[in-house]
Amino acid sequence: MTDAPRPPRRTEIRQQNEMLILQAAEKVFAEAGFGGATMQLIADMAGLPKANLHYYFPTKEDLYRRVVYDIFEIWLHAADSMDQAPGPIEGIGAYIQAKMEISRRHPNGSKVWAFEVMHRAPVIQDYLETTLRAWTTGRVRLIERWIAEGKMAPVDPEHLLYMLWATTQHYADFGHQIETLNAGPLSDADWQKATNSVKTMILRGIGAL
Amino acid sequence: MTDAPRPPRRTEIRQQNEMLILQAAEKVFAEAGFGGATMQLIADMAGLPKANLHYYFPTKEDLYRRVVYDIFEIWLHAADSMDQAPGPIEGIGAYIQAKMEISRRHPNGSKVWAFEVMHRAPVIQDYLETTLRAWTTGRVRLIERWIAEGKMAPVDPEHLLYMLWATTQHYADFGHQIETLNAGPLSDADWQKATNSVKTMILRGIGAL
DNA sequence: CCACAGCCTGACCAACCGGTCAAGAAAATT
DNA sequence: AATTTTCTTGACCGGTTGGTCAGGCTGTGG
Repeated sequence: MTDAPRPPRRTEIRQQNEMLILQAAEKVFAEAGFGGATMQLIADMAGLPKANLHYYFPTKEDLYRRVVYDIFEIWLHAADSMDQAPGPIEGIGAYIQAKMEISRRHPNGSKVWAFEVMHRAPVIQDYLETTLRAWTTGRVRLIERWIAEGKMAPVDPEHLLYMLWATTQHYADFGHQIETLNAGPLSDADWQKATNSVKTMILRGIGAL
Repeated sequence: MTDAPRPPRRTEIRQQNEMLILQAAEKVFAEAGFGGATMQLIADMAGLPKANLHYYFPTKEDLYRRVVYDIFEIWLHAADSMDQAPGPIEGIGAYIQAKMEISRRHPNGSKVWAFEVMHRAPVIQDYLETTLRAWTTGRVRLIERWIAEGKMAPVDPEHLLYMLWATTQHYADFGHQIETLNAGPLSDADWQKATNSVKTMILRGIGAL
């Protein structure tokens, strides 16, 4: 039955090296974009010879694709916190919390995503049209239900989602600008303050407080 | 007296060609980033031979720098609408309005700015530390005054500014994602709706409504 | 011990990049 | 009309890029 064209066994070596490469690639792609990134730089950062990269990822585009897909997975999982919440205070509050934590821990991933979308999404256009659209319409219905139940003001659900994405991802994508204005990296307390500010302003903005 | 190193006279030809090049460059830099953009592509889009670009802009970096500076100017002028306002409803409302219009009319400029900041601002770092910081502290004081006068809730002024930037620029930087979810470009009515949504949510979020 | 699949890599290549330059065309100035 | 400045451009160059490949290395199962 398993006569597929030789599925390469997932050896430990393979797994570890792929991870090394993907981590380095995420950083380089985030800092230089697809066109500005070079396989040599990724190789150096991963501590491997360039030819080794092409052994695991045949082309630069294959590598980039994997990085973008991995990020997309993280985005989607963050949405779970929004479901199964009794109302917007818990649901949207938890979603903001989750997305702010992702912005803090995966800033490079967020940047690669931003870069990809600004490029008119050559790699993940189909995902936008299928997975993301389905996700969006689902949450729009959830928000509409909350509105109908009088748990929040009658805001436009789509624009609320855009606002949630924009504000939370801003702390990753424009982290450098924020750090410059802050005269240094954000501390734990700074992140806490940022998260609370976003939560308070948005929850009050939608009339949930 | 005017024995500076030959200030090149602003001929009509020069002015027009520089504009052509800058427009093409803004688009290409926005869509491909600095590293991904090529002088040849910009030249083709401007309808000029590549060597001609180097006549007006000696290096790729010079051209990029000009594009970024021009955008920065637009950003700053948008801030004027915030000053000389009696309170947050007029001031911040007008600022949102102005920034949404910029997002609509200069989406490529916004993307180049985003790209530059994500790159840790190699070109405009000094501007961030001087001009932008000065601008920011000024507006922070303005917001603090409004809070002290009881015209809005005691929100953190810096994070309010980040929210304003994030939400308004999102419609430019992530325009492709929004258009995909919207199943087509935003109409006049769509933009009106978006602007009103952002205004309403933020103004209510800061307790000004 | 062998066999063999997976892993590694220095050397190499065609294509493309930003940038140069010299020679001339077109305008502007006198 | 003469002259000087500005503008235009095809051809070219050194350097870098993504990608290839042959040959060697390594670990594991028999």
